[in-house]
Amino acid sequence: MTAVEQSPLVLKLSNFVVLTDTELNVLHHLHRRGRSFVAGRDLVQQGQSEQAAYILAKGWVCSYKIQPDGSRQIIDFQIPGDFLGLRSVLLRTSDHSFEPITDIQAAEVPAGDLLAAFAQTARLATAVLWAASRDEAMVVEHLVNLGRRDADVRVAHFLLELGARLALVGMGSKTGYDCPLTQYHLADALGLSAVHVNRVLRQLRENGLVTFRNGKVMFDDRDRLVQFAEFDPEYLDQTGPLLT
Amino acid sequence: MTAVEQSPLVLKLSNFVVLTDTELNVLHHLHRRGRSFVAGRDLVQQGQSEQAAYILAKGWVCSYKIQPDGSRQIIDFQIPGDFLGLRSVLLRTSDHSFEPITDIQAAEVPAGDLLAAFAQTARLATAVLWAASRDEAMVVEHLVNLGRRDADVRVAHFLLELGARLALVGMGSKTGYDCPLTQYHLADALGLSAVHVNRVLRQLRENGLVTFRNGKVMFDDRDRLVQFAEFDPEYLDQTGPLLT
DNA sequence: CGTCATTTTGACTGGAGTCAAACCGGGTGG
DNA sequence: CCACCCGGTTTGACTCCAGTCAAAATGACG
Repeated sequence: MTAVEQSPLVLKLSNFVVLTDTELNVLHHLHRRGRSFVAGRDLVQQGQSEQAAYILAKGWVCSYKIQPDGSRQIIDFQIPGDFLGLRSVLLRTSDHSFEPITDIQAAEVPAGDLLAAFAQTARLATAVLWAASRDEAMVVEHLVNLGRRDADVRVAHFLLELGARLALVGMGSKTGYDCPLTQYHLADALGLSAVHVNRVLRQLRENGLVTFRNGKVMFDDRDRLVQFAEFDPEYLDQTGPLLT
Repeated sequence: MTAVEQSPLVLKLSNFVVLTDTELNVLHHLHRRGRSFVAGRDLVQQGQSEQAAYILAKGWVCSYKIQPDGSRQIIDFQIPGDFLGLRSVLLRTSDHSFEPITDIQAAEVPAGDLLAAFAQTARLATAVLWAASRDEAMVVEHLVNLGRRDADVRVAHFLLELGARLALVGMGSKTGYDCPLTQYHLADALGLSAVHVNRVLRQLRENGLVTFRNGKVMFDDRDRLVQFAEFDPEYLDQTGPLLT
């Protein structure tokens, strides 16, 4: 019926839970307060505590921490359908910053609205918590990536994970996806230097595994790439008790 | 009155929230089902889903993931007062394994009991969620550690963080703490080889910063160590809306 | 056409891994 | 009581992955 059903969040949650009209209405209500932000200017400053979360509708964001020496570690990327600052709202803490990578559109969700929505439909609360738990599993996987994988496998794994996430909201397929990240973004996320990221990308490309170029990621040989990256999407699948 | 007040969990939560008799009673109730496990044998296998969480009362545990190539990445260490598998209970997923590092004692908390306790006192639920959010902040900091710090700073930072956590449950001070970890544990947690961990520890010791030996960690010059490690305990402080 | 961000490439360096061998302390069994 | 073993620690020699520095190439944009 309405455009809500096209919203990335609805698409994403639909992978876990069958949403009824009630929940769709509540979600529609949450999307009420649309806002826009331009690329580059931080959304929430490190350390600051916010009383509202955002549901990302369009564009890409990253969350990161700056080190005293000026280097940056990207914790995670947010793509359409993801929450921004959900934890800050629920738990009144925000220990990192958000930077829009592209111009973005997001729905602002005051803490009160969110809690009210959860109170209205427990199923929605469950679905959102699942999404949050998946985000956390991704942070853990990211940690494993940094701690125990070489640069080439690390990059490959990252590109596959991103593809899987995008596919959930209809923005990617088995063959590839659009990706506005620069090689600096990859470097900051993967704990590598931009120069080395470039070398690794070249190597992956020349080996016919994956091509990262002109804002597009193309899986040239996805099966071999999955094998090379030791990519096991289990931690993303979340086929929980599928509420019907 | 009872021994509950000595429980590490109570000690820890007391840092965030003033607990009333009601909450102390509920906590006491949760501690009812004491169980013991021996060092080395896994508590929960990777991938398995559990219907109970544990409150660690005595001993140390680590949570980790094994890579296809056999190497291991330790996600986090659990010390007395920490929950084990809290997320698995709330969200029905468990994507990593737990290994007792020492013999341990823990209280088994069935999912139902936990949810009932939360329903009884929202303040307790809030306190526990705070603790969980702190754990998550630590995982994020761990990620930054792996991604952006050299081995020496990484090790120093880790030892300081551990000390701060132990201090919260009365098991450590500004001068040092007892620590049953081997250098292999440090290596698996910090994404280093055991050999290199050893070299770094020697260097830190010879520089008069910190000594890791015979199951003890001694801060030889804590101020300089804090500075060297760029350790900012803000993410641990969690001085939230201090419910009274 | 110039500017700026981003990508690409090369040469060199250094931090951390690997391999290998001692060493040490505490159990344990002959 | 001593020899042995075993997990953990320590040290050295060598290798190599990834960082740094520097410069050129590319490309979007005003």
